[in-house]
Amino acid sequence: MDKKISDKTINRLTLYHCILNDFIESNINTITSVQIANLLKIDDSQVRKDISLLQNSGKSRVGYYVADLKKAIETTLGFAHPKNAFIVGAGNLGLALAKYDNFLNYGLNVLALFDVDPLKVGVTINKKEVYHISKLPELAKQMGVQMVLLTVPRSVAQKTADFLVNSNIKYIWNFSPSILDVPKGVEVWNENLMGNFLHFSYKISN
Amino acid sequence: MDKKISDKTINRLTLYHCILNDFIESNINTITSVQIANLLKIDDSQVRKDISLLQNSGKSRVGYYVADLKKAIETTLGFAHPKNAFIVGAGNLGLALAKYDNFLNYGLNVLALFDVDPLKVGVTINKKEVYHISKLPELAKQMGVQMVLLTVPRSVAQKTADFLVNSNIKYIWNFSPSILDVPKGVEVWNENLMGNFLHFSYKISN
DNA sequence: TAGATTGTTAATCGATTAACAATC
DNA sequence: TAGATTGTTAATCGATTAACAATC
Repeated sequence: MDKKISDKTINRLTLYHCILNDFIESNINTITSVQIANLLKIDDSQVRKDISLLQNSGKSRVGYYVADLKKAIETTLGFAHPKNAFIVGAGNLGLALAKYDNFLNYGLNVLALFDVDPLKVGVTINKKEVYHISKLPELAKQMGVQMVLLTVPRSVAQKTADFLVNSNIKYIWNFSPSILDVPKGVEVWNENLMGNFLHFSYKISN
Repeated sequence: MDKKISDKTINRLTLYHCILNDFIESNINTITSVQIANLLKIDDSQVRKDISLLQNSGKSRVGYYVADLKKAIETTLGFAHPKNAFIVGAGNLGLALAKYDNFLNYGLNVLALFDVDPLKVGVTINKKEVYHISKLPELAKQMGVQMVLLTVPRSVAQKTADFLVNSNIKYIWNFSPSILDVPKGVEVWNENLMGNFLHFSYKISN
C-alpha cells in the first residue's frame, strides 16, 4: 500500500537529502523538522508530514537521526534499484553529465555516450565510450538499456527522439529546450533549463 | 496590478513557449488550447486559464495566434529585461552553460566565468573570458552583476557562496547538489539535478 | 447557420498550515 | 519534572477540472 507521493513532496525529499549529506559531513547526528524548515524556508509541519510518509520515525525532544532519515529517503525514492542509461549527444552538456559521478550514488548508471560526429566517436569520457549513434539500437538491446539522457541540439531533438523510440527506449530525460512528441508507452521528462531560469528570474523581479 | 503568477503556472508557460517555437518553425500560425494540452498531457481549461493571465486573447473557432502568444509569454515572464550574470566554476557544467547561447534569448546575459584553477584562467569560451575568482568582487562592481550561476563542486559550494555574498551577489542559481545557507536579502535557486532525476525515476517505477 | 473554440465561473480536489495531544 | 519535539487531525488555502455561455 505505497501511498503515491506527490511531485512536490518528492522534490522536497530530495532537498532534505542534500541537507542530510551536509549534516553527515559535519558529523551532526540529529536534525529537527524546524532546522530543515529554516534552511529551506518552508513550514516545519510540512517537513514532519513529508517525513511521516517514510519508513522512519523521529524522537520527541531529539528530532530525527540523520543517518536513518537519509536511508529512509533513499529507500522510498528507490535509489536502491539502479537504472542503466545512455547519454545521446556528446556535446558540452553531454560530457558534463558523463563526468557527473554523483549519478551512480543516486541509482543512475550511465554506460555509454552516442553522437553523430565521427570526431567524437571512440573517445572515452570518465570510463564511458562514445559510440556512433547507429550502434545504439544494438547496444541498447545487448545492455538492456531503456533510458536516455537526451542532450542533442534543439534542431534534431524530435528526429532523435523518434529514432530512440524505434530503438525501444522507453524513458527520455530531455535536456533540449523542445517538447517531444512521443507515442504512448514512452515517458519524457523535460529538464527545461530555460524554464527554470525564467522561473527564478520572474520570482526575483516581482 | 500584476497578478502574482504561481510557480507551476510559470513552468507551464515556459513549456507552452517551447511548443510555440516548434510551431513557428513548422510555419503554423494558430494553435488551440486542446493542441497544447494534448502535447503536455494536461487539461485544456488549464491551458486557457494560464493564457488568460497574459496580455493576449484568442479567437473563437480559431485558437491563438502563435506569434502573438509567444510574445505575450515573453512579455509577462520578463525576457525583455536581460540580467547580467557570471558563471562561477569553469568545470564541465560551467563550460556547457557558457556555450548555451540560448540564454541570451531568454534574458540571461553571461558576461564572464571564474575559477580557482590557474590553468583555466585566461581561456576564452564562447567570447567569455575565464578570470581568477579573486577578480570577481571588482568585476561584479564594475559590470553591475548581481547574479551568479554556481557550478563548483559540492565540497566548496558553501565556502564559495559565502564569498559571493561578501561580493554583493544577490542571486545565486545553484547547480551544485548542496543547500546553501545564505543571509536574508540573498536569493538562491536550487537546480537540484539529482532531485529531478529521482523525481523522474520515482514516477516511472510506480 | 452550425459548430468549434475561447473565457470564465463554480465545483472539486489536493496541498499547506495551524494547532495540539502524545511522547520522551 | 518541565519543556522540546514529533505525529496527526482539522482548518485553510490554492490549484485543477468541469461546465457552459459568449463568440466568431
